[in-house]
Amino acid sequence: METGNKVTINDVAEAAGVSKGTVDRVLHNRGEVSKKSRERVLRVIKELGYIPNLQASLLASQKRHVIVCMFPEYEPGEFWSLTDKGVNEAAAIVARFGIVVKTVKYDQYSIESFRSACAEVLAERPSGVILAPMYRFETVNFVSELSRSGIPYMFIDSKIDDDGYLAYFGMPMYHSGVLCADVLTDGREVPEKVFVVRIARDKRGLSDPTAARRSGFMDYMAEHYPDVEVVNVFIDPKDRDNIYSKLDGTIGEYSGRKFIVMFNSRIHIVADYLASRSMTGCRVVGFDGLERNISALKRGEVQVLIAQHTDRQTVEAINAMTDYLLMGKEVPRKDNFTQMDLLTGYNCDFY
Amino acid sequence: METGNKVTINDVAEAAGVSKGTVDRVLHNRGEVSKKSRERVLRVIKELGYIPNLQASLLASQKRHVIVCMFPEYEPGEFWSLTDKGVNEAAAIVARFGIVVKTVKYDQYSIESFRSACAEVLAERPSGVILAPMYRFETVNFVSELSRSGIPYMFIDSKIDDDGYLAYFGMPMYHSGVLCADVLTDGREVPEKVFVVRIARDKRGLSDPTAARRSGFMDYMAEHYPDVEVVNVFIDPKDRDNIYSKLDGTIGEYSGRKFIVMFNSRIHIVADYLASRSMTGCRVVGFDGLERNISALKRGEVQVLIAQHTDRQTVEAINAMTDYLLMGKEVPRKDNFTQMDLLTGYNCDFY
DNA sequence: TTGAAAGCGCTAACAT
DNA sequence: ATGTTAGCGCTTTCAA
Repeated sequence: METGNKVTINDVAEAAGVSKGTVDRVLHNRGEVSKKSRERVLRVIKELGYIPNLQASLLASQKRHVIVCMFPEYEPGEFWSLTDKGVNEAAAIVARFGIVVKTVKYDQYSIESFRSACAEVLAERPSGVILAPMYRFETVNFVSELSRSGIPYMFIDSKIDDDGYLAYFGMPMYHSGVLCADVLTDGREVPEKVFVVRIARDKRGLSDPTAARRSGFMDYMAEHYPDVEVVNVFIDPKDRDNIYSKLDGTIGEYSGRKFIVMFNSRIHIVADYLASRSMTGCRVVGFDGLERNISALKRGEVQVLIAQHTDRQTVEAINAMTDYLLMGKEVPRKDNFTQMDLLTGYNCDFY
Repeated sequence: METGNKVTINDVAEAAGVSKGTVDRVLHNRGEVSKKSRERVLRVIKELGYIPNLQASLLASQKRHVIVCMFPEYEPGEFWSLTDKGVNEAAAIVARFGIVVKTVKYDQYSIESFRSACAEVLAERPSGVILAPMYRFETVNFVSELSRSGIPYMFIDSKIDDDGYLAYFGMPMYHSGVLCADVLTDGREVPEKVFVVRIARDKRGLSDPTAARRSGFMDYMAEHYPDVEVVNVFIDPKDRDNIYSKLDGTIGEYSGRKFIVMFNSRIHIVADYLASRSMTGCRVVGFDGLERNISALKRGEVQVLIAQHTDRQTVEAINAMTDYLLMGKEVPRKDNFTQMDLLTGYNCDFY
């Protein structure tokens, strides 16, 4: 512990021959300052290496910033619970700066729900918004509304075609597909066919967030294994009986070594199926470190998971937003691609 | 932005019928308070849900904490540069709380250097110390000196047998060896022999930080591949010519498919060797995401790197120390094992 | 054992 | 356009 002797606003004011009121004005460029004083103050600030004291500033201004995070609601153990975890962690950190983090959730399968969530966020008049976009058109409307109100926003998980966002934090989707294909195949015997299990979605304006990932996968396969057949198997996650009969009719009937991937976070469905049919020796690769996926990994029903630290993404987004709000720090990079972690039965315990 | 109306020390003082001076005294239990007032104040604090304002507290007390980080000096691109990177990142964050982070480096191959570094740290009278321990005996002396002075300390990277540390942040060494063996072998043709390239160290009191890792590796091999021969190859990293002739005489002479691992961060040495001899088709697994290792990964001379986010470790340690210093928050977990990341040519760009 | 009062560095309303 | 001043919530003397 030492008592630092930092340069204060008073020192600057004195050296520049003005009052601290004036210094404060140029600091936050809220006008009402002659060009002459302005320049003098700026010069002195640089000379003295003045750095504003955040504590004092926060204390005096009594500003209470609210950051709103918007993402889908979830059942325990589902993907979005990880995001929520990150929000809570970050909220605890930035609370030290008097920043309140609020959460608004929506039903990702209901456009009405998304709309009303947007309205709710707007009504809150937050200092900043962090959102996982879903409905392209609605999202465009929403963020342009935010822009109009001067509210900065960031995308997490995926992003839409838009340019006004402060930052994006998420996985590089295309590359994750490439990685998936490589992990599935590289250095092993060449498969005869690989199964891609997909969710049968209705197409009502829902952009499929895994489309780019699928492209990466297909491109890799086309380049490295042009002769391997890629078989799509569509399932409806809500109808378990149907799933199993569907899988029985495809994967189950195939007698060779089974190579299976899924591009969303639900590879545990496949794992459960394989276990129920006592099928072993398959090579199964999936995405995201959900508890159920990790369990499958440990039981050996899944060989590799490609995961991202969803919670860290959120933490970084909220931290970046805080820096922006409190110190006007621009975000260093606009697009922040998070790393892709390879989980196996041997390192998943430490994930 | 909203103007929050939080409970302040004044509210507490008023409700308890004492002055805020008294409230402050019980808050920091610095005595001089009658049992009666003390209890009353405590009760009111609970009732009102009073939470001290960190900003105001920091501002008023003008305390300047210094955290000292102690780890080996390094050449550009070496392992410890990652640690340093984390230190700088964390320093920027905690600077917002008026905390100064200083660095003291030592020559990891010189016990005298380590000793004088310890002395230097002590002389600084820091609020907290974060260190990468090297010489067991010296470290024990050092930390007991710290304890005596009431200075909390944390270990990073590795730890010694001691109980007084506040926290440890590092890789689970034994498990990393197990993982290494699994990545090297699993699902592939069974090798005839595997080469373990090791640094020939002189034994002068230096504890080999990779010993536990080697144990994990050997245990896995013994269990899964009892018939595979593990060949140790000792090299001296300073004598490049010697290295190559040594490798020529062992790995070079072997005509089967070459399986090679190294337990420290210098797998790039092996990569360079293989490239210089145009040996391809090997399976090479190493540790740590140094630039030179990553390059080798991209060039295909190394197949997998097992890495840890060394920089994140440091950030977490410094954050934890900050919480402890500023808010008296105990560290949630004493031993914090960081995740082990598997890097391949396809995901290392995002690491 | 306690209360009163003077700041900490900065903001913002109010004068000038 | 600029200076003055009263706080923000808390710590820390100094008296009482």
